[in-house]
Amino acid sequence: MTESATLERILPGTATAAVRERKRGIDRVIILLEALFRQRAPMRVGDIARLIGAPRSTTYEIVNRLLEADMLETVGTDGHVYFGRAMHLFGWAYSHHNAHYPRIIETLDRLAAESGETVQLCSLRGNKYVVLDCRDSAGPFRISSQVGVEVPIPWTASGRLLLSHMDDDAVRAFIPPEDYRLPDGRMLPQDEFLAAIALARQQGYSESAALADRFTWCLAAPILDGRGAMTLTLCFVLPVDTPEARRIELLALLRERAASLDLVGN
Amino acid sequence: MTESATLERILPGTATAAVRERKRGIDRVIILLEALFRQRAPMRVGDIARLIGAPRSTTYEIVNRLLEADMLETVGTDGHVYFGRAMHLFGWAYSHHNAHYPRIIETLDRLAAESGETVQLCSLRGNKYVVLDCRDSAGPFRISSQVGVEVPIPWTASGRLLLSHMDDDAVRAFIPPEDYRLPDGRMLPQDEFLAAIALARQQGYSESAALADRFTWCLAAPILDGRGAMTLTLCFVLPVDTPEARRIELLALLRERAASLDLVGN
DNA sequence: GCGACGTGTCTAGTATATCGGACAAATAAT
DNA sequence: ATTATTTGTCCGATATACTAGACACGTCGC
Repeated sequence: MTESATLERILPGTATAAVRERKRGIDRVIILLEALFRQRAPMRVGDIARLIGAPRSTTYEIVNRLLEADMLETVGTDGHVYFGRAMHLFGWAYSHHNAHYPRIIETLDRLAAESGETVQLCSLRGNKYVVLDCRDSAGPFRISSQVGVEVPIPWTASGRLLLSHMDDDAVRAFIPPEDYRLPDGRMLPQDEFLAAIALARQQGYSESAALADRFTWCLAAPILDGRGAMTLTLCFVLPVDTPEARRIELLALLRERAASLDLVGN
Repeated sequence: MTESATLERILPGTATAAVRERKRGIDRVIILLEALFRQRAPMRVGDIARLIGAPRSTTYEIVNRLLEADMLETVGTDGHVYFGRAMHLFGWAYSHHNAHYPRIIETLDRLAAESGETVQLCSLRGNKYVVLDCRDSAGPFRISSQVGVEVPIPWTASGRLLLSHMDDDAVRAFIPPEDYRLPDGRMLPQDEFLAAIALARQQGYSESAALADRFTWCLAAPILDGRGAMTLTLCFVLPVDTPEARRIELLALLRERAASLDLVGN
């Protein structure tokens, strides 16, 4: 008491500077899992604690409970932990809840095998675009993509399709302003983006060149769910110098396969 | 019974659901997710609360937090919830942490495509056997298997392989006595089981007929991890009347493909 | 040898998350 | 129409989960 009072007098603001507010276990868990996912590699408990700003003792407590539940598992011998088997099963349950998911994956596989190109299954997560699964091209200059990394929607061809159920105002409210800034620094005019969405809606597909990066040409086609909404897209990620004839051929293939997966009209 | 014994390991306190004691949020979350997984279908919040023995108000609180975090998502319009996108991504991260996982899945796909039979990727979860992924045969009398359902290890061919790193005492300690009772009521003598494990270890594969049910003949071959341990198996689930010549052919194919996935010596 | 650092476990105290119960609104049953 | 259930939200009280800090131990580097 005297001690802390003295400390406060000597170092004014220390107490408030170290405002590490108490948090619920459930919140810690969510933050922890998200952090582990972003890291994409096993971590030690101490590092996790530092990364998520949680007390070490709390972090040990939570990690140990999650280990028990198989949601995490130890990796190697020096205290690294990563996602566990339960996560695999829960994720599997999520995917396969849609009874048509196996068909979608089969289509993904076949498109990749037949074309030799990179193919992605895409969707939204909140107001960001994510790749749910992908098959990377086998070529020497492979274009690969990370599953689960969140990307601003305006950077993507699929994003234009996935927003096509929204009107202009909804889109304006949905997309954070900074997401219009492309990776190369250019700002994508909002009107242009809205027009691209309208075009995608009308055409039933979307195409974009050198958007997220200078090297890729993306083709995207929607998979309609039972209510006719576009919640998933299939997407080719091609080298930007792919000949036009080939692109047209692949687009036709993509649209045909995607349409065959639609759940409306069976 | 076996099920609740395992459950008790992962979800301490479930069996004594009659006693309504205060619990941590993190425990509720774990119990909730496991319950949802076992249900294998979207549930309403009220039903979840009843199933896991939690107060309604608490359940709402937790479900809403998990919805925010995308670990759950609403399904349909009448308040059903099920696993969310975050689970898919975490599960994906788990699977693909092993850099060879895509090769394993590719092998699974090819085996299924070439043979037309049901193929499974199997492992252990605690002291139970689980199917991590599978490709069901396309035939009219399809033998399908549920991913994630826990099964007593003695019921399975793969189980004999997955225990082959243990000595007899370790196995005796590991397998709950009731797990030796087969689905048809027969008791599998422990000695017989231990001998089968020794045989599997020596042969490098395992074969079992009419074990888990009267209709299937299982062939299992191990995938060795970097330290030479068998933590995964590939497995054919064949109709029990498959001709011997065909079984021999498939076993050879399975062993060859599984061996090509071994991480030791490569 | 020594100090600096990280790890994993434990404990006591308090800020607060959980719980029971009440509520209005919506659905179902009679 | 009336009654009986269920749903989703809110609130005050208190049991306790979370936190700070100490501890013993192992491992560096020098």
